[in-house]
Amino acid sequence: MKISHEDKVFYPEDGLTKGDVVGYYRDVADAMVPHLRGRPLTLRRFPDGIAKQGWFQKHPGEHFPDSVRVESVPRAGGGTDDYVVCDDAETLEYLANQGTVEFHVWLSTVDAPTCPDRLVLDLDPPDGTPVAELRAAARRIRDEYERVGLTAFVQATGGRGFHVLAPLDAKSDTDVVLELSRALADRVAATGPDRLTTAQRKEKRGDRIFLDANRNGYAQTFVAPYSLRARPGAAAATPLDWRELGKAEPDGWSLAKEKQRPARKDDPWRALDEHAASAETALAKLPSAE
DNA sequence: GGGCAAA
DNA sequence: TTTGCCCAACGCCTA
DNA sequence: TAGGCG
Ligand SMILES: [Mn+2]
Ligand SMILES: [Mn+2]
Repeated sequence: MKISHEDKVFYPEDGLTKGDVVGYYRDVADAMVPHLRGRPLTLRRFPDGIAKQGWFQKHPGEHFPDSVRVESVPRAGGGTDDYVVCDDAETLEYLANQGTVEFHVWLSTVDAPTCPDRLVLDLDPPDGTPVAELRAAARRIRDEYERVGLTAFVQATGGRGFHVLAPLDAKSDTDVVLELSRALADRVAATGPDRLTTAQRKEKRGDRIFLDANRNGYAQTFVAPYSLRARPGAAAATPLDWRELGKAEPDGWSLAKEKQRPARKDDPWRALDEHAASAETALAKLPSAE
């Protein structure tokens, strides 16, 4: 596919062009596409670069070609909504060439939109949080997951925090998964030495790390693995081996560095779906759950 | 990035 | 012919 | 019921 406006500057502070962005998505497609496949997408598009106004887009553009998969999923309040779904490298490249910088995905697939196959806890630190504290919190989340039979995977978000994710069997409704994620978050916040809070209201958080379970609600999204972020630095969301976490920074993988990674090293999340577990079983193992 | 209506 | 506008929505909480 | 929050 021909890249249009290849030399247009997309990241002015980093000297990166649209050609660099589309080339990046070409290079990571093998690792990234499995994490997009079948999932409703939210695109964050910046056709004139990240310094100009961009927008979120979930419904397919009228001009998108037929080769771009579109699926209808139930809307919470009744009716349905059309979403773009990216199942292959060609679609990824097309969307990147449309100026998509960030890709966000549902925690469920179009086959079972109301039964998530992912659970995620999101660490949102206030300014000035030492990264060591963030890493320690991620490990404690992992330990809580494992106590209830979930397998934990971690990614640097490319922003300010980490995501700790567990694959699920997609047999429990969003309600159950949300309840489980909240119970896990509350346990981590209540039992550890870390300065963590699950309070939604900013004024109640103080100077603590926000442990966000809200991404597990219906029709919510999280940043897709290997997605670039639309901020100076051109960091990418980057799945990590737990052994790498000790020296990982949330925004430590730039476009240039990242794009060799999946080729050089297996995707740390490659085996995700082999570890799918039951949310109901996990919930039953939680002492605090009724 | 591109379609579309208004100026 | 050029310019401007549109391109998301939602869940779940607390006040 | 409106607004905060992500
Ligand atoms: Mn976050
Ligand atoms: Mn968050």
